[in-house]
Amino acid sequence: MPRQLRSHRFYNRRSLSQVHALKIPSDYLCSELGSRMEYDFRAIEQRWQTNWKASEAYKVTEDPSKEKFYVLDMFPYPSGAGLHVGHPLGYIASDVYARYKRHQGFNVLHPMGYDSFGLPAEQYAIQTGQHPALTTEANVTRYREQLDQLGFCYDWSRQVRTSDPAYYRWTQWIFAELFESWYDAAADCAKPISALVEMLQSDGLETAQPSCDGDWWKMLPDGVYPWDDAFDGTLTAAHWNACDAVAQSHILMQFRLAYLADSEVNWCPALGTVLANDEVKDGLSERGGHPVVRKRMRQWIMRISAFSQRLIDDLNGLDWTDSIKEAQRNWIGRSEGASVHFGIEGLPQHTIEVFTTRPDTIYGVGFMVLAPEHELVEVLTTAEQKDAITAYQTAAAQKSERERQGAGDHEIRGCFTGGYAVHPLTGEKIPVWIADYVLAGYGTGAIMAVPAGDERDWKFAKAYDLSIPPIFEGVDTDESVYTEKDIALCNSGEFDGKTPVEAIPLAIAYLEDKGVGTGQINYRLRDAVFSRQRYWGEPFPIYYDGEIPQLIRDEQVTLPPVDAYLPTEDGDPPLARAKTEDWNVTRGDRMEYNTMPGWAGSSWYFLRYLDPHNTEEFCARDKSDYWGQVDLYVGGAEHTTGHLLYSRFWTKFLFDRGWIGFNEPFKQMINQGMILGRSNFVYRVQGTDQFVTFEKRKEFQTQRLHVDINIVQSDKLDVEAFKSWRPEYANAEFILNDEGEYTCGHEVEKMSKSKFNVQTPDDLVERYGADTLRCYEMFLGPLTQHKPWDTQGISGVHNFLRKLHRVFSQIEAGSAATDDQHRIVHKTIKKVSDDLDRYAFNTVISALMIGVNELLETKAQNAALLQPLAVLASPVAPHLAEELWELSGGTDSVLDQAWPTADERWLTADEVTYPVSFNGKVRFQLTVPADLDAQSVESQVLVHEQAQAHLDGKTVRKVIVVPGRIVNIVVG
RNA sequence: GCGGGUGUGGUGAAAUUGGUAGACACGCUGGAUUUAGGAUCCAGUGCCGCGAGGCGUGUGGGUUCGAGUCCCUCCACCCGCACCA
Repeated sequence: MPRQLRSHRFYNRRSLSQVHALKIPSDYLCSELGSRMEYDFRAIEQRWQTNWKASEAYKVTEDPSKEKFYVLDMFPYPSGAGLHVGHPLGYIASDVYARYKRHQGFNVLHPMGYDSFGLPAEQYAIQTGQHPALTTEANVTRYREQLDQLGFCYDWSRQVRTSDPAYYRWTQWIFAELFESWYDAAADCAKPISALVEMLQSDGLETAQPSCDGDWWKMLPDGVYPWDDAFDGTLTAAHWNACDAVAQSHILMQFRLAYLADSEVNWCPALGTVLANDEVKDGLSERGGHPVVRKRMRQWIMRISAFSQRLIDDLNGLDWTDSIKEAQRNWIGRSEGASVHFGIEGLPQHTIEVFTTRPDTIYGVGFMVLAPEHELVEVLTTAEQKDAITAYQTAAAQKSERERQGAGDHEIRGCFTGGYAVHPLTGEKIPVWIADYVLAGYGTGAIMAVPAGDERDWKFAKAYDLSIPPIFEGVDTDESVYTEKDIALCNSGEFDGKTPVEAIPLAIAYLEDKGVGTGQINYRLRDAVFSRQRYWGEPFPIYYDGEIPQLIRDEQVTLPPVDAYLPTEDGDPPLARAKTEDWNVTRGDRMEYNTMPGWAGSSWYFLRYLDPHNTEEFCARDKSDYWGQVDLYVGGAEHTTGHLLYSRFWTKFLFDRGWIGFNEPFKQMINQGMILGRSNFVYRVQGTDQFVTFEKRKEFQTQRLHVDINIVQSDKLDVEAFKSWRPEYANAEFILNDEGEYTCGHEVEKMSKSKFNVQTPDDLVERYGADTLRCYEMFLGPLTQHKPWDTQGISGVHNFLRKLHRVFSQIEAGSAATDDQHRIVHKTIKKVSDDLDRYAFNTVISALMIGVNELLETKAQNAALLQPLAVLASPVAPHLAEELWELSGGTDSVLDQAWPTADERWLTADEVTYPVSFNGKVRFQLTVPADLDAQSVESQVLVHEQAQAHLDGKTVRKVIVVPGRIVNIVVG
């Protein structure tokens, strides 16, 4: 064959007609492509995909006669780059499992959609002026093509897109319902706000226990309420009834589950928007890695903190990995302790409230530390310290979160306020400091510092020469800190002689008794900021009368067109650019200009799939009652902590309000590992056009450069292709190895365009077919593990499918099946079923390979014998399975054929071969009838001539026969 | 620092309850066939050794007739959280 044709075939095998055009001898074609006996994957895949589409093979409806099974993929954000081979891994696994469940007779719901609001489309819009909806549309089309060619069994009639107004209408509805709800902490349940209003009218806050900020009345704008400065939050019915409508709406705002508040937010100047805590990593934005600073802004906020305890407790019933559950617990961050009030010297009207997990150490308080932003800093600071404190505060405020956290190196910084607190038990004066190590966002933003028992307090005391009251028996805390809880306390009044473990409950009771503290449980989980200053997100169904937000419930608010996707000159969000006539709805003084965050639409999409076309409700109750929870959720483990937290929160809310009948969204979850790319490198001799082979690179000063993996085969560079790859390499010269080849270096890294190691599924489907790619991705290794992509291995899997096809092509009418062949088939049925049940997809492929190899060896030709194999192959290779089903005389589609069961009769062999070991070392094999009892096996083994040889001159101390497994003889 | 996880051939890996470690593939070596091969078929392939045999699942120890698997010690790497009171 001419060289030109070979390379042509390698890079993209084309259709028959194109090959004809290159004048190939016809006998060559027969062996390669033409014969009926060959596995023509292109024809097969195209044919069955067309059939499935025509018969709506994957459309499902509620069917009470069948048990349901809901298999869900984490829906993708349709990015411009398209899919690489790593993306479909989870989709293939869930598809395999969905098909398996369908064969088992379940009514399987397996939907797909797009998380189509988001930053990249908006960034692109800012650069090009193109509306994000257009970019999104193009990307969705591309994704769909790529997904379709892999033969997934999605019911596309249920597709959702978060940016579709028909979808986000219901995201807006859920927001509206959250706005119209409060959390009854007494009943541990979300309830309609009207119920709270009734309680306020009759009893004020005496009976109602709404979850809210501890100082909720301090958030109210000045002067709207009918009480004076001494008001301490005890709202009576008289108070409430005396309020006018404006005051009442301000008060209710403090209790709503979606509420508007001024709060410190993570502001990212580069992105021009606020971010949720889980969108910030190490003080940088997760997307883009831009610096994040604290800023006070009026924002919509979700009261997720009200659900903290339930979000922890309900993890117990979920079949998720420990690490994901642990990440959830970690994020919620529950800690038990006490809240303690310290007086302030000379200011009897103020107290400093602190949270501590170690109330037992209260006699060891050496000083107090407040966060620099703490509201009492101002009143505590003395005239002499004023300048120092102000300077410190300013410096702290100007630092980014990243600098503030010291990016890991915890430098000791602080400043004395000049003020003193009063110890609630001893009445002693305690100096009050401010420091970065006390965080405004956790607890009360203030701590009682016990240097003897806390590492940071101790270091701080040492750095600023503060007193370290000794409170542990026999420990010199001047020398080192003692953080264990196993030693007796001293100098601690009533707790003397007790260990901290014993003293903690006593201390809480004692503080409560003295009226200076209470037992308290604290959570790290903050309420979630729900406003984004972006264009490409859900608009709020909100307008403003003055400062009072009002819901729009009778009409959907859709995204208005804008002239640019940037903030206004006044710094308002992009929606402020929309002119009145651009909005489909305008009310009041102005519309809400913020949009919802990315997680809004993705927090409930799994519910919309259940009833995707409903225009009356987000999801009809009878639909959600039938389909229920997601039985199996498959997706990556990266970036899921927030998604899971928010989805669980919304699910619990919808459950509390009675719209769905379950309070956790995802029963079981599997996290697929990442597929890593294998990059190749060339070595340029510095300052030249010479490239040296991997073996000789050490002899030169070289520069390592990524090279496109498509022009490298088995680490050997196609040097001609390299020259034409990029213009700057046109004159490249090569220093080859001793075999006259150029070897590339390699490394396993994340797949990325810039590393030229991206393998797209498209190329592989073109060359080997979808079934091969599906099987290969499953064969690569355990689903949950990270693994490097290696294209070379794919030929083995492709060969397997060809052999599988060959077995079925050799079916002869009238040929009989042997016992051995039955054993092969049933052994395979058992292994494949067991492995699918435990999601061991890689060994499913191995088992099928073994079965096919053995059947080929034994020349199996009986159709009835082979038919179950077509069903076994159906989850992993659905196109080929249809073809095989047909070849073996099956009618209809293979999709709904019952999963075969392994017959015990064929799983037990007549004979058993025992490995016989001496002191644990296997020396020979002995085959005996399978039903021979252990005693007889032992005697047969001992008289065996080989055994005699090994026993020569030694004593048999013990013989262990493990029936069906092994014989071990202990000799001495 | 805390939490979770992983260490097995040249490579991806298998061994589900403690029972022949390396299945199944890739790669490699040799052979057959072929005008040709990146096609197909056959054989071999953990390491050392001609062989008998010895050694071998990150390290060191323990339990056991028997340990990749159970217990303890240490090491390395990956992921998550991290000044959380």
